[in-house]
Amino acid sequence: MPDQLPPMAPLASRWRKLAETTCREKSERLTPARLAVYAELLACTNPVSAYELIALLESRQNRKIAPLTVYRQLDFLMRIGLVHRLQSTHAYMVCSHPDHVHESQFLLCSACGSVDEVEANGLEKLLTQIADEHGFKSDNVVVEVKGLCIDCAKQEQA
Amino acid sequence: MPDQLPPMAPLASRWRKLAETTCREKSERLTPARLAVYAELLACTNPVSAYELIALLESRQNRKIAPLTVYRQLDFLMRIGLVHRLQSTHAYMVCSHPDHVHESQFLLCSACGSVDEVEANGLEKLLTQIADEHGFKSDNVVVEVKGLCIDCAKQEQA
DNA sequence: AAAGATATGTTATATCATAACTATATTGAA
DNA sequence: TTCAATATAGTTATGATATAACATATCTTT
Repeated sequence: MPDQLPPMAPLASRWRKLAETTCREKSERLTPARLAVYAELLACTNPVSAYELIALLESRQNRKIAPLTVYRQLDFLMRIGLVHRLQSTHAYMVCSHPDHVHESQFLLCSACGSVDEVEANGLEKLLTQIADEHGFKSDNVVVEVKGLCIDCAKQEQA
Repeated sequence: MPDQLPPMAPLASRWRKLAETTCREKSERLTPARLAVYAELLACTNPVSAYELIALLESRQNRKIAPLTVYRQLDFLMRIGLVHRLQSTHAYMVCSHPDHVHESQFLLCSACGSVDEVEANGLEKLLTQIADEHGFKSDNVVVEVKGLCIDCAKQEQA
């Protein structure tokens, strides 16, 4: 266990505004606890598991936090589109372009753990088409590509 | 708990042969325990969780089986390509066209729980292309579409 | 039959997630 | 403004998924 984390620095205004706007639009409440979870995720370079996130929050706030509480806040943040959950790794990350509704596709690097959220319109269209061909009424699509990110791929070559 | 399951009927020869051939090709051992897991999965119409599978096997064989044992057998069956794991539901299912190597895409019905394994070559190509554009060296792709299967979609209309 | 490799069994535990209930805070109507 | 309704957060317990470490058994090769 590292030293206790310092209190979270104020959230960069871009993100704070985004959270506020999103909540206002959807008539949802942006509570301090929810904002804290969002801020903590923003401070993570890579996706983190729920329990890693709990540990970070506990260290930051110097108190115990029940998993359920954080899971609920994560569910909330996902519901309003500020956070994504990776199915393959059970990890959570902030949405990198939450300014518009979108299906997300992820490139997960198995070497450094970084995850790139990409948007590919053609992909959505194609997936819809495939579903249609099977009479399937698509609701939600999970696309997660595992492999090596550009940096790790270069390093491997060397 | 329902009545104890009867011993597993002999595996239809098509599947048995497939398992045998696959193992022979890869110099892997097809043990009775592995075959039993494969047969049990074949008997399931829908994907099952590991623990559901364990319960089925235990009932069938009238003895306790440790989770780890079954997990290892599932890992084996996935490694040789006879079984798939669904990331979204943590469920296991037999591969429906294991005669050739392929990336799989799944259509998961949230109403009846059925899962359709589809192949879409265009999709793989497109995903590779998207990865390439990001300098990402793709290894493995997870595509899982949730929604309503053709039957459940019809029922909903009515 | 012995040696090495592979598979299985046993026990314990790590990791991920939610149920049921209580308490607190916020909102909205009288 | 106070009450009731709703939404959020906290508490305790437990369910669900998966693996670690080590012992035993089985198969393969010699």
